[in-house]
Amino acid sequence: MRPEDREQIRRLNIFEGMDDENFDELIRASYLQTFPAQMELITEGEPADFLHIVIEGCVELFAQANGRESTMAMVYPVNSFILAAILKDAVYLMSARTNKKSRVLMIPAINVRRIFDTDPAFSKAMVVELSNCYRSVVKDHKNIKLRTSVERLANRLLRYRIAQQTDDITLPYDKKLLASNLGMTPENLSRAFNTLKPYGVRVDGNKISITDVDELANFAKPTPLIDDQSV
Amino acid sequence: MRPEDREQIRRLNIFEGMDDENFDELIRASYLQTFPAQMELITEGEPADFLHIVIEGCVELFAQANGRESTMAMVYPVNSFILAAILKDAVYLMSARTNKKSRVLMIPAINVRRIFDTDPAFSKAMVVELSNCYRSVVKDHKNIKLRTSVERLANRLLRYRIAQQTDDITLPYDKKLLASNLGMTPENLSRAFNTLKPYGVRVDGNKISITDVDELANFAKPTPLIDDQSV
DNA sequence: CGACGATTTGAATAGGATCAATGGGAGTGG
DNA sequence: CCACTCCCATTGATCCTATTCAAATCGTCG
Repeated sequence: MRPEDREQIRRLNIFEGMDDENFDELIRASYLQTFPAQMELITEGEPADFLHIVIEGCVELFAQANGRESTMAMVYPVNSFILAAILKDAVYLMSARTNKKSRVLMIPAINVRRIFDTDPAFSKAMVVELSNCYRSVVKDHKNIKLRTSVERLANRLLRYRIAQQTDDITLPYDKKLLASNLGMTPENLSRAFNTLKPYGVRVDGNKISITDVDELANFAKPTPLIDDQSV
Repeated sequence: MRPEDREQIRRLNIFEGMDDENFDELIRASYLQTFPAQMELITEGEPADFLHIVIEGCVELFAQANGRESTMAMVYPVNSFILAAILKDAVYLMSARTNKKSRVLMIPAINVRRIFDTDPAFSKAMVVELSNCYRSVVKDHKNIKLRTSVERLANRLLRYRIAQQTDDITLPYDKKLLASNLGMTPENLSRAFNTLKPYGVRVDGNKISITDVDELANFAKPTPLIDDQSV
């Protein structure tokens, strides 16, 4: 790893407060690599050999069974994925592929576990990360068990509106992926957008305009216990 | 807490390897309480004040939104629930109620966090616990996104068959709860059982007999990445 | 330009939910 | 012990949601 990369990595929240020696040991056998879009990084069922941390770009977590496939989550900088598998020394439960060109830091699992046992600041950061991941899946799970697909879409649009601070939203990735992420087919997503038209949702490609937030929110009935990513 | 209770608790896996002093501090302000069935222990949205550990009995985690309610998980001895909320000092994302008469150990959140920072054996145990919880939700989420309701039921029956080591299964709780846990209505569960009849599933109240495992497994197509609780 | 994939729309179907009605135990009180 | 009640479970009918299959359109990229 190049020295300037090392410095950039060192400043990440996850490594804040770590002992320098421990950081060096952690990083020593690591790779910081740039992958093109649509590259499969890990495959479910395989043993967890590296902790992956997305530094730039965007990574899709997905799972397969019975010939079906579904997007489980999208990972943005600076977050890790599959931390639990690393800590438990178990197999991956999900696969991961880059959604766009991405820089990913890969730390050998064995180093992660050793430094986890050694460095309190690092283990604390890992636990916070793991807790966030846990709560994120729980929210996804609630979302899908308690709402219809149109409600999920409506709430997702409201989330994007907050994140992007504008009523004219740009979808962060293509509709096929969004559909899978929301637990529906692309065809159904298309129809869901139409269903939301009366509530003030205009669609033009990947540009969505919300013309009446109150109407939409009244329909969507968002709750922080599902929709706030920071809770 | 009574001395004999303290001894029983001390022997639990979660507290193994802990420093005695730390254990005492952890337990000092804790409660070991027996609750009747159907008692709501925590409510989603409220601040996480106690870590709960099920010692005996069974606790249901559930969530509500929009007037709907769904069972998220069942917690059996000896497991904790809502650990992530405690570690993050955040609000509960799920509610919990006893399903049957249960003994629950309640440790003040502040103690958990302090000893977590102090005692490596304890923090390690908490992280293993948290990792297990995470992977458990991921499996539930895959289950619901990748399978139909009949497939979920079939795989659940196969799981019970392994756990109970017999082809004559006893459902661990009533069908209404099972239905919600599997993400369907009671009516639909009833029909799902009928759908599985040709695959060798006989139903008599809460007794289920599997007369042809191969048939059922061939239909269910179980995978360890969803169905093995230990993976 | 031509090929390919993404998106949309239509039609038909399947999967599940809802509503209504009935049967069946378990528990309660007389 | 029996009648009564309540809730769980099942079944039928119907409705709604969502998927599947097919076809058309659109845009991008080589």
